Amino acid sequence: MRGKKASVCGGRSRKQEREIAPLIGSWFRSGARALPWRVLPKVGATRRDPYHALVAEAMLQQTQVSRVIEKYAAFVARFPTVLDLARADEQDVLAMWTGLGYYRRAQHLHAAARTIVDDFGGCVPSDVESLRSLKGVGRYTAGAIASLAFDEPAPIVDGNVARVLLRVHGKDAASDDADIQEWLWSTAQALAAATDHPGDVNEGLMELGATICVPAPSRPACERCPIAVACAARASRSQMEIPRPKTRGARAEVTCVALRVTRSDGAVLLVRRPARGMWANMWQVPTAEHAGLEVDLDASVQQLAQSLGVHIKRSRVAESFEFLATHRRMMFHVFRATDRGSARSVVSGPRHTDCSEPQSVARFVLLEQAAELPMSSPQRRIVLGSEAR
DNA sequence: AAATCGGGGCC
DNA sequence: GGCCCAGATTT
Repeated sequence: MRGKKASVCGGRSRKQEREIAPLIGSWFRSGARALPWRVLPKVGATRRDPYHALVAEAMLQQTQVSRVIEKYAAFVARFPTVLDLARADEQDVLAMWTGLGYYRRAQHLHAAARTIVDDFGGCVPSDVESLRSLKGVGRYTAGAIASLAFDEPAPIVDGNVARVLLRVHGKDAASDDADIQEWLWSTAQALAAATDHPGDVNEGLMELGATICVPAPSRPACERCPIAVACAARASRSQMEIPRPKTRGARAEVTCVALRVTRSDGAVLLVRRPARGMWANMWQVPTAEHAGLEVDLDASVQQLAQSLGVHIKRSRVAESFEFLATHRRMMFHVFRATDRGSARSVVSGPRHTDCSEPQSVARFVLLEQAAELPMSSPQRRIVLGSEAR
């Protein structure tokens, strides 16, 4: 049953894909945004540098273009070639990722660079299968690099493409549905096969989704859309209902008790998080995490101080703020203390705290050096102040 | 199939 | 206050 349905839809969509592919391609060439990763490597080049495409695609996963713009140029300047990235220290790669979130992407990109150097002679592969063998490169990213950097007729489906295609075909569905996903990929495949310029069509699809066919509750600018004539959602005025919103679970509530210990020279006591889980391998002030919001802050900070060898006479919350992530709501309560030598035992040698503690080794770090360490956004705020980025 | 993994912008 | 974003990997 599903096979028959798929073949019927596939036949119909291929015809429509032949109609809209050239419209999207020429629309994209006629005036797309000038984004840093769209700059061609040299005069006369027609395709982008594959390494730059790899970096950009890794950064752009689940991340808005405006946020990547702030980080992309500095990352490429720090690691100009795939060899530079392969040879870099992971802490430096992570540090350049600070603020972007999903930090595992940075570790995967780093590993991918090493694979490219070790197994592919330092050249980013052009075929989807080889690309997918790289860490952090899935179906979308492989298709994006193959098509955008090498003009291979490979399909891509991201949030933008899914929204555009579902609207054009008037499909009132949630884009994370498994059957819909397969339909999207086969439609995107037909689109890439229906043109001599798959790179422009694919990037045009995303550009369309990002600038014209925007998600609700924003209103799509159908009057400026190059494929409005072929759009079923526009015909039935159902743009705002497509795609159906995804269902998300409630955020887990977490209380974080952070202790910022300052030495007389201004250095701050930092610990590194474990290699697994959230903010893996990143630095922070000693912080205790508790499930829920009803936590005895005083008891928590006293225990934290004791585990560090820091004596606190009287504890008082210096600052509290909320940090929201997709699936967590974290309340940070920051305590401050001044070290008068009692924590020196912490400095003299690595000291491992209990396994249940969210951190391992503690050491004092001058603020100037701390600014170079990989830190999560809330911890960067605690260590460097809310102005620091 | 569901959970995990950030963070900010927008309405 | 909810939803989204140039997704991939693990369980």
